[in-house]
Amino acid sequence: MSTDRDTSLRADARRNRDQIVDAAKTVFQEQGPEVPMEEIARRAGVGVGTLYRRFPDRDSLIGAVARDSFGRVRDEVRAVTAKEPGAWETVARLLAYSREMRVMVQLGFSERARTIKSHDPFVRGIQEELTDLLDRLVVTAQEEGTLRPDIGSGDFSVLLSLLVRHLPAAQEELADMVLHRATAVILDGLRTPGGPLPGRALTAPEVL
Amino acid sequence: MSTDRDTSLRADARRNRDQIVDAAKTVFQEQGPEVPMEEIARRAGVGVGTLYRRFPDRDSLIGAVARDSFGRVRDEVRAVTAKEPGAWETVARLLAYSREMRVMVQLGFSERARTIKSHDPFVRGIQEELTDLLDRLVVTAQEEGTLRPDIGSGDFSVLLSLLVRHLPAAQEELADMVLHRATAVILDGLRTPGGPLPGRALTAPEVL
Amino acid sequence: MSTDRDTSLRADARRNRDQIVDAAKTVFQEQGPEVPMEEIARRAGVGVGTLYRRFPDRDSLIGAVARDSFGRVRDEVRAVTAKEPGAWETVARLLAYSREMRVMVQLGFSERARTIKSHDPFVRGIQEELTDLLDRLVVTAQEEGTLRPDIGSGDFSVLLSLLVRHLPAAQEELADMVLHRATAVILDGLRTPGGPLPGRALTAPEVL
Amino acid sequence: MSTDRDTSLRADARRNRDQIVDAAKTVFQEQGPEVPMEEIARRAGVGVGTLYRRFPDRDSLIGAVARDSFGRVRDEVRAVTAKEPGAWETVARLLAYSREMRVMVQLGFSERARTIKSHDPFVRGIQEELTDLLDRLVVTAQEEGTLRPDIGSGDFSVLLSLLVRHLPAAQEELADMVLHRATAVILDGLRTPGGPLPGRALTAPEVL
DNA sequence: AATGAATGAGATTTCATTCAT
DNA sequence: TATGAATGAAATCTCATTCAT
Repeated sequence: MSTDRDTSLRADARRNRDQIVDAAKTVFQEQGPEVPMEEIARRAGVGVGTLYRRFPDRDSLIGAVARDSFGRVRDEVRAVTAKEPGAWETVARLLAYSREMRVMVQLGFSERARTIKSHDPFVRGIQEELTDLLDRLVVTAQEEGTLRPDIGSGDFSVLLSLLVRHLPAAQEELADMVLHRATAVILDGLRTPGGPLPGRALTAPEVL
Repeated sequence: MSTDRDTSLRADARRNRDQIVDAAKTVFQEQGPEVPMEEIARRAGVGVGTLYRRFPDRDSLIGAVARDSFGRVRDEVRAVTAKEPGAWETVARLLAYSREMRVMVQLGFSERARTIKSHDPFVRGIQEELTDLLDRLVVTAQEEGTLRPDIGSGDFSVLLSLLVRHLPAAQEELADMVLHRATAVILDGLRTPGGPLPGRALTAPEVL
Repeated sequence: MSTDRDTSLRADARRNRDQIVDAAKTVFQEQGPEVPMEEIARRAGVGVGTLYRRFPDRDSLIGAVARDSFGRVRDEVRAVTAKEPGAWETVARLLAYSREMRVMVQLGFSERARTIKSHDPFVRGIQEELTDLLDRLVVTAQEEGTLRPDIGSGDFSVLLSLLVRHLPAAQEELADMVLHRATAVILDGLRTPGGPLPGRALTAPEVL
Repeated sequence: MSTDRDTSLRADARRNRDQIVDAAKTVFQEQGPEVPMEEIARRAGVGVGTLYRRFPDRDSLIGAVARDSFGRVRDEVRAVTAKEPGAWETVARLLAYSREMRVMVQLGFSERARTIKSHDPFVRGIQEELTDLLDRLVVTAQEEGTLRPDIGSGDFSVLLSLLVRHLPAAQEELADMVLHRATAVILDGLRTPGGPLPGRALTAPEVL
């Protein structure tokens, strides 16, 4: 199990806990981590008191969401690279379209969430593993010649993180097309060795 | 004059007003539009009372900032395309590195700011003009063969808006390199006709 | 049996009840009667649910503690005065050093507890008997010439109640010495007919 | 000026501040330092917001009350001992009947208030000076032969602190008589060299 | 006109009490 | 019956906005 769910909870309490984390993930993704706690509780279908029994304050809830999302992202990337070590496009699309990634990045916007994450050993551990996975992915893909040679895992991360944000779209129906097309352009930019990039290849730890 | 500054104000009142808008722009860019009003007032070096005399509520301040920033962006794009109608790279770099663009996009994150902007005729006017400028820019550049033919002004806007966001960078010194490299990759993706893009070319009004 | 323990309870339920009253006594003495119910339950080693099964609300728990403590104090004073009707010093030291007295007085600090006690017929009954015991003690001791003649059982109670409170002591080891010395000074003040006291002798019912 | 009032406040703000401290002093004395902030605000005739503008949290209000009360007590003791260095009875009565002392002692009941006071350099300074004043007072009085020789300034403090607490009194009219008589008995105990006291003379720093 | 003090509505958090397991 | 999870009312605290100086 990649997440820190406490399996010792009573069944109903456990269900509530999961609903709370899930609701929080949804609203964090939509509105960032400062949403009223009542809103989260309401969406989870519980009273505020219940929320506070599980998570003594907002920070601890943010931490739980971060651990859950990071864990899932790590698992997905692990699974793909285990099968095809150089499948950078698959990974890129996976992450660009992943709800869990969106939460991660959305949490990255708030100084508060960033602090919490950086103090959480579990999250840091996952981050390190992700860094390693991406490093290997980039190197392998460049050896295979599918990925331009002058970028590093850091550049790759940055470009992915861009796609994960709320993209503008006046009409809701277009949202997916907007995302898919932007993704495709960026993948094209990554594939072809274009004009020389300024500076030097960045590694993931330099940007995450 | 591109902005709606009231030239009938006394010189000192005018100075105050400008300081407030400037301070608001700065903190909006850093922390989004929900910063405490006192913080804005403090940074502007005035009392809250003065802020409220100029801007009866937060919405009106957000509106003023939006009008100011949009106006300046429009002016810059106008200036460049007047000289070289197909200079899409120049425009792209201009916007990617512009503080005013950053404010605009940061305001785009908040539902509240989006509503305000969409109800402001002045902003809508600028937006329409910007849309036209971008349309012409894209078409001209595609005729010149410097820009891939399968994108529209909407796709172009989306990709620019990505670059304008806070990019991740663990070390502050790297921030600029991160931005410049990401910009270069995206420009490469826009230049070369790569794999076929999914869907159809999007126009600016569809995404802004 | 001096207290109102329900002898019809099953053995384990009875043990629970006693543990709860004892835990409550301890924390009431330490922190007053507004401690969180969970804290009391935890110290008693039971769940809150069990606590509430025994005592439907906080008031009823306070009442039970009061009845228990008052009962024990009454029993002790009874025992001493039965043997030596004028042993005022013995009684004074007994009470000054008694945990049960401390609880009683601590409960006296809170308006809430005072109300509960004054509405509880059992406690009132004990109080009346205590009053009588003290009256007789004071009169006898004054006839024997060991207690100054110008004080009443009320003054006596007041001075005892002072000793029963948390005395200040920066170092914990000194706590006992602090208490013993203060007690001795007060007993000296009670023994010797010193300067004339202001007002008139007070009776116990006037102050309790 | 012995207290830390900020004389730079605007007149009305200053008046409000004083009213808040005064109201807090009153309710702290009556109910201890955990009274609802709204209650304090109401008694001071201001909104909660005003209270929080002056005192960002409860601790800071407790601190302000402590500084104010300690300062006044110190000033009074200073004044008396300056005129008559051995006037221990005057000082004792002064403190026993002083509202400021009552607040100080009431605050001493709460662990929280104790922590705050012990971290406040201003309060600590006053405490040290008070300690010195009492030391000298006790020594002088013992040289004059009016105070029993076997007590220290610590014992003296303890006995005074007892008098300062809420004394029991069923009828409110008797409260004063109760206090005056208890004070007189204790002063008698302090005057006459009675039976030998257990332990050794305690100094003020040992108990405060 | 500018200031910053006061207000009170809303958000966070705690805890007495009830109720499902 | 015992447990501890859920609830919601009450307390704490923040901040947008108004108003006295």
